[in-house]
This record gives sequence, C-alpha cells and structure tokens, in this order.
Amino acid sequence: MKQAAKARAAKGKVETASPLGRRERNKQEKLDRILAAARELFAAKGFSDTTTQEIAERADIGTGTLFLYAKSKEDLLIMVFKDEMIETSQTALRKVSPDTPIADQLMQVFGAMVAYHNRDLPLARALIREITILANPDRREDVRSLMRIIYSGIGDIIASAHAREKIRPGLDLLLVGEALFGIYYVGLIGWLNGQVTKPTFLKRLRTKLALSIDGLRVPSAEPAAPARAASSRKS
Amino acid sequence: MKQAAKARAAKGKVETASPLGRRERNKQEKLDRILAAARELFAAKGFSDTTTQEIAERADIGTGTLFLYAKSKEDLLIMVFKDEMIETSQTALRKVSPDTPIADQLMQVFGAMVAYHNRDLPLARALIREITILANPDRREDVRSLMRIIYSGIGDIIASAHAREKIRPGLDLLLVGEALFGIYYVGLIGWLNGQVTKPTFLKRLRTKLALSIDGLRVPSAEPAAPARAASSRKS
DNA sequence: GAATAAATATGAGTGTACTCATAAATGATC
DNA sequence: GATCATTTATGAGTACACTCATATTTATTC
Repeated sequence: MKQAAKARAAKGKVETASPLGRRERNKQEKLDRILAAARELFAAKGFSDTTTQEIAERADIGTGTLFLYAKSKEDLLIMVFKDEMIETSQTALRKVSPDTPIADQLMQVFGAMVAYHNRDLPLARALIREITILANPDRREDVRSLMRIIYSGIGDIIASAHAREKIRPGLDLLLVGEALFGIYYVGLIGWLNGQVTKPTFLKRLRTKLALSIDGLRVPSAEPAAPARAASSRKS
Repeated sequence: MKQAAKARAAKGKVETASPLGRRERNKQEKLDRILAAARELFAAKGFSDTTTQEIAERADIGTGTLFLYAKSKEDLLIMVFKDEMIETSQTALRKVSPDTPIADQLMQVFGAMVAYHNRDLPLARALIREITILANPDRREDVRSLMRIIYSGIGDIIASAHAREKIRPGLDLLLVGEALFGIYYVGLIGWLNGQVTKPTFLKRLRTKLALSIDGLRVPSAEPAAPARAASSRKS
C-alpha cells in the first residue's frame, strides 16, 4: 500500500506503464480501502493527528477523490464508528438472557458501549464530535443521517427486546432512542468533566433509564414515522 | 472603530505619530472591545462567516493578540453567549409567579431559552458548538468551565425556586442540571432535524421534566459538592 | 474503432484558524 | 536615565481541510 503510493508519487502521472490503473476497481472497493485506511490511522494516531492527505495516501487515491466518498473528515469518522458501535451493542445484547428486564438489557448494552469508549477513545469520540454539524445549517442532511445511525443501532436493541415481549407494543422507539442517546451524552459530559465518578454515574443512569422506560406514555395520535427506519433494518 | 483600524493598516507601525498607542489601555478594556466586536460580527454575519481577522481588526488589535485573550474562535462565542444565556434565564424567572410549581417554572425558563434560540441562532448555537471541546482531551479545563456556566445558570433557577420552598430540600442540583441540559440538547437535535415539531417537542419535554423532578431520589450519601459552585454565586 | 458524452479522478490552489520569533512597552533598581 | 527583566503585542508564516479547473477513464452510438 505504502509502496504503491510512493511509486505513484515518484513517477507522477502513470500513463502507459500500468494498464491496470486504479480505476478498474469499482467504487465499493475504493470506499472500503478509504474506510480501512481511516480506521487504522485514527486508531494509531488519533483523529486530530491524522490528516486527510495521509488517509488518501494510504488508500492510494488522490486528495480530492477522498471528498467524493466522504463529505468531510468527520464523515469518515462516523462511518468507521457506526459499524463498531452497532456491532458492540449487538454483541452485548447477544450475551444477555432473554429473561432480563428491558431496563437491564439496555444497561448491559450501555455498559458495553462505555467499555468500548474507554478502550478506544479516538473512535468513540466521533459521535460527540460529529454533533458539531449542528452548528452548520448547511449540513442538516448529515445530521439526519447521523441520527438515523443512532436510531438504527438503538432501534435494533429495542426491536430485539420487543420481539422477546419484554417491552410494551407501541412504545415510541424514537422517544427511547432520544432518551438513551441523551443520557449517554449527558453522562459522558459529567464523566469527562471529572465531577462524577463512574459508579455514581452508572447508578444515576440506571435510575433515569428505569424512569424513562417505565414512565413513558405512548403517544397514540402520532404515527411515529421517523422510528420506522430503525425497525425496517431486518424485518 | 473601523477608521482606527484602517488608519493603522494604512500607516503600518505607528511609532512616533500617536503618543497614545493602544497599550495604555488595560487588559479589561481590551477584552471588552474584543467581546463587543465578536458579539456584533457573530450577530451580523453568523459564526462561520466571521473570521478572526475581522474580529481583531474591529477590536483594533493584532491577529495574534486575539489569541492571548481567547484560546480559540469558539472560546469567544461561549464567552459572548454565557452572559446572554444567564440573563435570559433569570429574566424569564423573574416573570414567573412564586406560586407556580417548580416544573412549570423550569418550563418557563426553558421556553425563554428556546425563544432566544429562535431569535438569535448564531449565538445560541455556541453551546452546541462548544461541545466539540470534548473531542480534544487537551482542553478538559474548558469543558469544566463550560459546565460551570451551565450549572451556574440552571443552579440559580433551582436555588431561587428552592428559596420559595417549592422544591424539596436536598434535591441534587447537579442531577437536575444534567437532566435539563440533556433534555435541551436532545430536543434541539430532534428539532433541527425536522423530525419533531415544536408542539410535540414541548409536550414530550413537559413529560420528561415532570418525571425528572417528581421521580428523582435524593442521593443521601453524596455531599453533592459539584453543585455548590452554582449556589455560591450569590449566597 | 472513431467520435462523443458522461462519469470519475486528480493535485495544485485557497481560505482561515492558529503559532511563533521578534519587537515593543512597562516596571524595577541603581 | 541607563540597564536589565518581565509582560504584552504583533503579523508574517504554517498547517490543514476542502475546492475546482483540468485530465482521464468508461460508456454509448455509429
């Protein structure tokens, strides 16, 4: 990989030498290489110490090409993070007994996320970082896709729990998704802030979660359309 | 102001012409000018369309000097925003009758914040934007001060309500602060996202707030030290 | 296989937040 | 008022995310 990039850089434009240019490879392959490069570099050097140049180089593409596949550097992060987050939560859920109450199931998943966060900060911070998109009104579309990812991951959990009849039918998935994300977020702040210890945080979290789930009303008038994206993943 | 800056730019280094250079002014004056310049420009052009060069020019200082008074462009935003947010919440609270239940008082304050947000988006977005600090571990100190601001503002509200005996003594202020901030945050996402209408959001908010306040347990073992910063503002 | 159109790739170029070596001002001591 | 030390100011310079005019490949039609 590195060698290929170097060769390219040394030779300048390859025109007649290699009949197999990089363009015979299809878009998916290229995207895969980009994401792999990003994942490796983010994990090795951290997000802010990784430059888009480096990612492009490692993926063996031009600088500009990178931005045909991702709208921004942060876009790359969320793409990489998405898979890991969903995988983490689903792996955690698989270990939980079906008899466990829903609140505890969610706690397990959340615990796994937290553990993952501790293990691999540079990637996990993507979620928080990406939120900055909110500050830029031109990029609402990105926010929507971010939320779709989050709802998708959390929605899967809820849907799974629902299939085991541990949750009331008709519960507004979106609402729970929001609450869980919000709790995750708020907890993170307090935690990083150093003002709340881990056990305290987890205790509070448990309380809030129980409240959120046991106390929620099902909004009967609303069709709850936005949440459908989450449940349509595997139905 | 503009003229002064222009004159400076035209002449280059002013050495003998004006015996009253800018250095006779003390730091506070300079900071005030910087914040005023930032406030005006952010409001007029928006955050991202305002350059640090412009702010420096309007404040009649060098580019580098700006960064002696604020660690970053976003730092300026949070400084400007802090005052307005606290003022907004306190003004709102002043209009509420003492007989109003605490949940409704909070709702009033929150409504004022939302109204403010609608009225002056560029500044209000600072709060969300500043959260990006979390992504940079070198700036934990900044996060702490941000949270102190938020707790301070919300803490004042709670403290005030508490003085009117509409809230149980011993209620964990920090917890409520977290919850309110989290709710604000989550609501904002859904709102900007266009997936939740304003009335729906406010209805949900009311439900959640009631839950947070009526359902919370007071953690008796904890001294609740972090919340003290909020109440020490005026005691 | 020539000609044309459409899609995709490229990297030098651009804008801007932030830095840093240098300079100026201020204060202290004699 | 000369000398040194400390604080504060400066703007040209730097680094890096992202753009855009141009080039290259692929697809299509004859």
